[in-house]
Amino acid sequence: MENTSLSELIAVRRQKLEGMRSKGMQPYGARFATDGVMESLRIQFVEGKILRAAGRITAYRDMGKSHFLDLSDITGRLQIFVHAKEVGPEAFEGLRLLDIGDFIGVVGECFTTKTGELTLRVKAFKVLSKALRPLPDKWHGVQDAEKKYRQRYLDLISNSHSREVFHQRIRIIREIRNYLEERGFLEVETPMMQAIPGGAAAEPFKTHHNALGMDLFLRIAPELYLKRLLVAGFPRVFELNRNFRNEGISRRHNPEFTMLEAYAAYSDFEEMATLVEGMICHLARILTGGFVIEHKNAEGEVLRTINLTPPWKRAHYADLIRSIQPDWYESTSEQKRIRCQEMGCDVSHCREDFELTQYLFEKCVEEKTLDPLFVTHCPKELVPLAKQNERDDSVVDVYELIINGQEISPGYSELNDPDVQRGRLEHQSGGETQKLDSDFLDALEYGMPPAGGIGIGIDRLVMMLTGVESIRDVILFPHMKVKNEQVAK
RNA sequence: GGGUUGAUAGCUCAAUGGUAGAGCAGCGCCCUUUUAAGGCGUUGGUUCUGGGUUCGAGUCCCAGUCAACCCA
Repeated sequence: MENTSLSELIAVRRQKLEGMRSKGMQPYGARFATDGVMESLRIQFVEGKILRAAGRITAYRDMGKSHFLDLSDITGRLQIFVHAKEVGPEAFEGLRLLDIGDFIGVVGECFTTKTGELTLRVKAFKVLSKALRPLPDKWHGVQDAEKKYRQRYLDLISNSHSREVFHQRIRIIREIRNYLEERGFLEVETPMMQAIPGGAAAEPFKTHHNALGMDLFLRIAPELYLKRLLVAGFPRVFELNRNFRNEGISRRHNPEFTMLEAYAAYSDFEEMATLVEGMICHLARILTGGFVIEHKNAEGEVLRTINLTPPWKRAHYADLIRSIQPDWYESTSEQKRIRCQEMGCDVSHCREDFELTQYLFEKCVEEKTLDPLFVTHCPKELVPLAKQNERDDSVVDVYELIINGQEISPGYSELNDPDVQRGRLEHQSGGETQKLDSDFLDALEYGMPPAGGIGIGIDRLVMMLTGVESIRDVILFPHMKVKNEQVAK
């Protein structure tokens, strides 16, 4: 059973719908030529000019014989003015059938009100779509987090901050593509459904292909296919699209998330670090005009300030550890363990020294790093699939970019020795040959050029650049549990 | 997976264990430059679901659903 109050509101709107039909006003109109979206109409605005506009009514101010309405779309808002003298008595009567939420198209003359508001004096209007359900509160918008995510359209209609964040996300993604394409990277699309999900260590989603009678997995990373393209002769290649990981959901995790992976032949992790630095600085400039990002709370108070001004700091992993604990590497395992416990880390399950060191790193370096820091020369145990450093085989040629206490992007000098790669993947698969992508290993045996590779989690990058605290606020439709009562409505 | 908090009108929010209210939206009337328009009047409720305690539950207890936050 539906709520009586809501059904009454809907019934009133349905009566208006019938009223429109009996007056010969088609409530669900067809094509309506406009002179552009709201943002563009404001640019075209010239006193006395006739413009055509279409949008949703988001405010209605009835003054008796003159009515002021706001028409909105995702780009902005424009006020229209309807007066009986301009549209005639019959059409003016038809105004009574309009509600906040309806889409209308108007033809009107540009004028500025005495309060300075750009306005169209309506000569004629047409109903384009009657809204049967009432919109959220015009002032507060949708506040309930659950409703915002489940009914994102209501959030976007009523909350300007959400619109702004998603505009920024769109801009970020467009600029990443521009930035990479200008530097010779070709965008490709590789399989999202894979027989052997490789390229990362994560639990995949499983699905089934009926005609082939085989299980498939949603990809956890595009890496192994992009490397095949290096074998194929692509000098620079990238993919910017969805990955899927069958793991927990949190403020920082959505089961499907957007990942950038880019590979450059004949390059290495140091050059890739420079590329990423340049790219993120470019994005910051596009979004803010500068390199300083302020994260604010709901009250508008600045929570933290991130300074992205280049050049970014680069430091060896071991040097960072020594800067915290100068004699760390000289101390015994037991001493390390005690120091970690003193800092409040639960290290009971740690067996190896490098795990204890990593705890110290996360607690004292990563969590405390606000401005960008490239951590290089990580211990090989942490990144078993990376290329070892030529001079020091205890570390690998990898960077880990940290901003705002989080890993934003890893970069690699990619391993292109087919025998070493085969050995490591075989070790990783634990002898289960069905988990081994042998075609990828064959491809490497045909020869893959040395290459630099990067990955960037786009959702977290957008969070960092826009200052929102939850991944759900940068994904239009974040994953939510199904609510049974919704099905009935 | 564990802990904490929350769910009340279409929306935003109130309500000592004692008649569920306000603002906005809606409806009616007034108003020819308003912009959170204004004025007068008015409708609207399975208080998330299911149990329990009580003379009496939105409020207390138990279980569940969904969500947010913290931890793993």
